[in-house]
Amino acid sequence: MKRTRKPNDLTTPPKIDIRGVASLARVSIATVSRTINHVPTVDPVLAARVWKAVTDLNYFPNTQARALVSGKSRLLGLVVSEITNPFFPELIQEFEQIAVARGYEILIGSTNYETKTMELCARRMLERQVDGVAIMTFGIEDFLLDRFAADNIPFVFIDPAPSRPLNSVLAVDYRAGIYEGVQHLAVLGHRNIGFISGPLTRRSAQSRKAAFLSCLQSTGIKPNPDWLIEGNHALDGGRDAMQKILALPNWPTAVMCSNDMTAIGVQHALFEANLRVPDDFSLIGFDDIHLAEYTIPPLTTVRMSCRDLATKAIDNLLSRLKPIDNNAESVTKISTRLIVRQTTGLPRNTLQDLPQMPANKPRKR
Amino acid sequence: MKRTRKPNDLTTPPKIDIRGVASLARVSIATVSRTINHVPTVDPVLAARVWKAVTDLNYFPNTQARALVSGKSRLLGLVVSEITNPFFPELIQEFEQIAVARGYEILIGSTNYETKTMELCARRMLERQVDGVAIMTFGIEDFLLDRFAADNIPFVFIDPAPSRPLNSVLAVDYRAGIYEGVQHLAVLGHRNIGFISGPLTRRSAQSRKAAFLSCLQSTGIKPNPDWLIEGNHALDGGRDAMQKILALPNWPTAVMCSNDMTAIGVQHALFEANLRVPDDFSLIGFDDIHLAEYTIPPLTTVRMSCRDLATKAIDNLLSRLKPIDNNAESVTKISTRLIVRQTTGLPRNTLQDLPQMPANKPRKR
DNA sequence: ATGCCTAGTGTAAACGTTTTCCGTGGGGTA
DNA sequence: TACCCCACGGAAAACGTTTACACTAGGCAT
Repeated sequence: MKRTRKPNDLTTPPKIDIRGVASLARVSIATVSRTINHVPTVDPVLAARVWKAVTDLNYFPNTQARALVSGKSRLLGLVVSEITNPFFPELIQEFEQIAVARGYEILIGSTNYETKTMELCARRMLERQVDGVAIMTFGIEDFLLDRFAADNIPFVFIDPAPSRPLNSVLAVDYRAGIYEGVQHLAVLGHRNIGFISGPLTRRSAQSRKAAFLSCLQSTGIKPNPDWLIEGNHALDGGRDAMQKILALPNWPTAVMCSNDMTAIGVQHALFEANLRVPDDFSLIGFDDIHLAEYTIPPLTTVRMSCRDLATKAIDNLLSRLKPIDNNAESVTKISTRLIVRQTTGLPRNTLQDLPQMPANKPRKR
Repeated sequence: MKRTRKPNDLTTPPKIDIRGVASLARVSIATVSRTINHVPTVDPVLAARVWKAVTDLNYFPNTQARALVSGKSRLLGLVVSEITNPFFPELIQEFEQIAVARGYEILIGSTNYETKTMELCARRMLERQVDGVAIMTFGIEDFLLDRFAADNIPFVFIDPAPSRPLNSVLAVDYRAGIYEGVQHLAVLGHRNIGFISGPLTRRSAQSRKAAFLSCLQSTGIKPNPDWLIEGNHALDGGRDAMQKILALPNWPTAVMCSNDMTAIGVQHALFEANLRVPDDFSLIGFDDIHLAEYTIPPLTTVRMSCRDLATKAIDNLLSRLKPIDNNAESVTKISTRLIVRQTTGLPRNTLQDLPQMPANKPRKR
């Protein structure tokens, strides 16, 4: 027996598809399709009948079929470093809202800073035929970009931008915020400033570090290589890095961190070492995640607006999906700025003679 | 002109599809399909040719087409309350890893505790024809469940379980962990314990609160209604709730919180009020997010394993996808237990005469 | 009045798979 | 040697849309 449209199955209700709508509205399926896609040439009378049928049947189109024939999945890929780092959920949330509002769905990939996972993510995106990809992790292998380019999938990513045709980049102005941070510290009197970076295998962990170094130089401070520690952009990395610094014979009076999670890890290490922030040590983070306002004490940090990032990323992607061949690569600036809270203060005068038990003093309000 | 398979477009390389593979391997497309789906009856010789062609062409099947004909999207829905609450990313991460390992993709919906957003999420899931949905948010409207049931989409959700056919629930044993917490506090000498709940419009915020109340009773402590405050499961809610408590003429000596984010908000309020944890106030959270280990001081909290949750949710969903009609509703237990860190200590003797500036005492290590 | 153009609708092809059914060929048995 | 069965491969239908093209009718200009 050949497959028939309606198997002799009396238990399940008849599937509602475009044909059902068409017959109920007494029009052809083409007209239904045109109506629900808002093609302007449809007779309003028929359109009304179609819409009535649609709501009566509670019909909605089959996404797979649509995607198959149109070649557009209405899926946007979003690749992040590590979903566990609160910065990214905040980004994802913005992303999702905008995408859904525009009728897109998002596919999330979390690389955990591993090249292999990244490859897998890219492959998943390719397989699902996403219409565009935003790569919000720092550093991507070139050959993956080739793959996207080969399939003509537009992608945006956060700098640093390998210059290649057809890529759009969101250029975060790390320097602005970090410079403010360094200045702030310098004004308070700090001359010995450390930096805890992200995993240096990733290009843009390097670029934050480079921005820091360059800002230090502009301020006339000489960096001490001992105080440049590699973290992993996560809590434990920050803690471990700070412990390394504390094991050194001489300490800086302040550290800047490549992201807020690192800074929170640092705070923890300081707490364990019985050191007070900011009385004994000053600290600046990066990202300004929601949590930064709630740490104890609240974290001074460099804000990078993830709403900005999300909006600009999606707008860029979507604009390049239009038939108007807006394929020109583009660079969009994302600004950063310092948010001063309570982890920065005057440096201690002498570094070597820190008492094991710091003297009691009134807390800041 | 009719549409032709190959438009006269000389610029783009020929698309590689199943036909391309078939002709390169000198077999029919049916054989290719069977081979890549590991149908056992394929001649090994032909299969080898097919695999070679697949890798030579770097072919992978079109997901949309597969989904269209098979009716299975290999997409799993995951609905969470609020992606911004770190507990959920941790859950999502586990979920994603397991799903991807099993060849599934996940679609994330974040409801932000709003019924309308939840509806939208459900609709998105329905439209994309997910093969199953895990509802990891607390409280869902009944009519949405009806919709899933109508489409025969299996779903799991976290309790409380509205009893209805075909649902599986992950029953979190709130009581176990909360009871340990209350006991721990009681042993330390606390008799005045408050509770900051989640948004009470959500059923399971209620069930955590109910668990707390019942545990209090089992311990022989009478709850004070003034100390039962509604939060929102987020940082600001915790802070505001604690501020309300501090505005009261008499305070509890400890509070338990419905989740860790709330507890962190509470810590912040206490910090702002110049009160010390645990010297002046004891505090217990719920969830044991990674961050709990890093707060200052580290948070005593009730652990609920999100790996457990994720694994069991997916296994449940996937098992019900098998043709073996394993549709029986099931209840899976998820255990909880107390993790003691440093936010719990002896209560202050008298509550009313708290000094404005607490006396200095050595910190705990 | 005739012809032409336009607006609007319907028919059918196409998208890239999976899966059913049928045909073929080879091996085993009587 | 003849028959049957089994194992496997291939042709083609089906999935639910979009869209190119054909067709009809009505309006307007000549």
